[in-house]
Amino acid sequence: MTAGTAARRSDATRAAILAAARRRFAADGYERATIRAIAADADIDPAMVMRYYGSKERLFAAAAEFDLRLPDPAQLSRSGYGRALVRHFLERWEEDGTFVALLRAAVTNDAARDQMRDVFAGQIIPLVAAAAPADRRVAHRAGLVASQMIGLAMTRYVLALPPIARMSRDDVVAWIAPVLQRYLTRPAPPSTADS
Amino acid sequence: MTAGTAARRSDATRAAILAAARRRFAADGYERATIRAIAADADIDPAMVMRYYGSKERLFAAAAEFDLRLPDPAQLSRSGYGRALVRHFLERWEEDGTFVALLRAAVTNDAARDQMRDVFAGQIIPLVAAAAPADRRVAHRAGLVASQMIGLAMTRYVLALPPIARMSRDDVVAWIAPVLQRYLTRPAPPSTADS
DNA sequence: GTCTATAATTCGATAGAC
DNA sequence: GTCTATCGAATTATAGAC
Repeated sequence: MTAGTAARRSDATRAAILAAARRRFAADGYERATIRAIAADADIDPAMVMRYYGSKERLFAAAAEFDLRLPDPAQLSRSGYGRALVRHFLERWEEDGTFVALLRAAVTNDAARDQMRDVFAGQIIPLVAAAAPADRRVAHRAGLVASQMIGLAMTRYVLALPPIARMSRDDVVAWIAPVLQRYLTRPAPPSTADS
Repeated sequence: MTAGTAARRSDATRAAILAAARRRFAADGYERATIRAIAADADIDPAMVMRYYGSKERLFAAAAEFDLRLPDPAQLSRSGYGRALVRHFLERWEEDGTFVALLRAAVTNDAARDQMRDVFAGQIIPLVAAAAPADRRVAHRAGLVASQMIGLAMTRYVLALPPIARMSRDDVVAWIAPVLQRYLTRPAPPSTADS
């Protein structure tokens, strides 16, 4: 029983560290979120963080693992992609602080930036590929979707510009959904180059 | 003549420090850009930075002073706002690294975040007010414009997502301009609340 | 498993010689 | 005006007692 109890306690400690790390990384970014502060939040000794996660970098990697859990495009009506996507992003972001932590850290930390690129390549691009078939500009369209959604996250959570931070979810959806819809499905505008 | 020469030399040194500071703050963000590294870039002694600017915070404030130099809406055709704005942003951003420095620092530094809010309130909102008269949702519209443009800056310069970072200016303008145009002039979509 | 003590760096800032 | 030397604080990380 001793081993079982210890394992369970140790798991709870690990989880507490991870939750505190996510909050701190989300609030302060990578360099300003200190192991000491994270440990204090989790009400444990700083040395335990090192014992469990080895280094600050590996702790961050564990805390910032992020799955957008995007809906399957096959389940959505083609005309409703925009609305469904914006609503899903807002709900997923506000479910926990992981995405904001990742976004904030990605600005100054190379590993976090690479992780953001992975989220883009591994989750956004496949979704757009499924939603906008028979179009060779999938990467462009996905990048444009990302640009609007990352800008929304920045202005709503990180910079907290008052008009965007205070806007209701419904208003955000009503304004942004048509833009995503356009990026996903609209014929490419006249351009100097093909790609 | 001695005073004049000294003054000129001192001015050149100040300018060199400021240019190096902008590059470092843009590349590394506020905390990781050290005074020592900035001084090394400018090829002067770190102590001189302190002598000239007093503290790292005041150096940043000087380096991140930023004027978007937005065009006068009265000079533009109402249907061409979107195109003119996107093009102007791209040119102004790439003219020097000041905006990226400010954006990067604003994620972890409170003073920089406040400065970003000031740029929004003092430069974006007045422009939108002039471009979209007789509409009470000016702050909303300005916030939406900011969300798309900040997202563009993030994905193109900070995260450097390949499809956006590699896109030509003309393609960026062709894709983004209609979105800004929509945020500026389109009747507000049906919403739960008025404001 | 937990915590104390501390090593090893690195930073912003200061004092003072020249 | 310029630079050397250094302080004091804060950080990650480690070693080892209990």
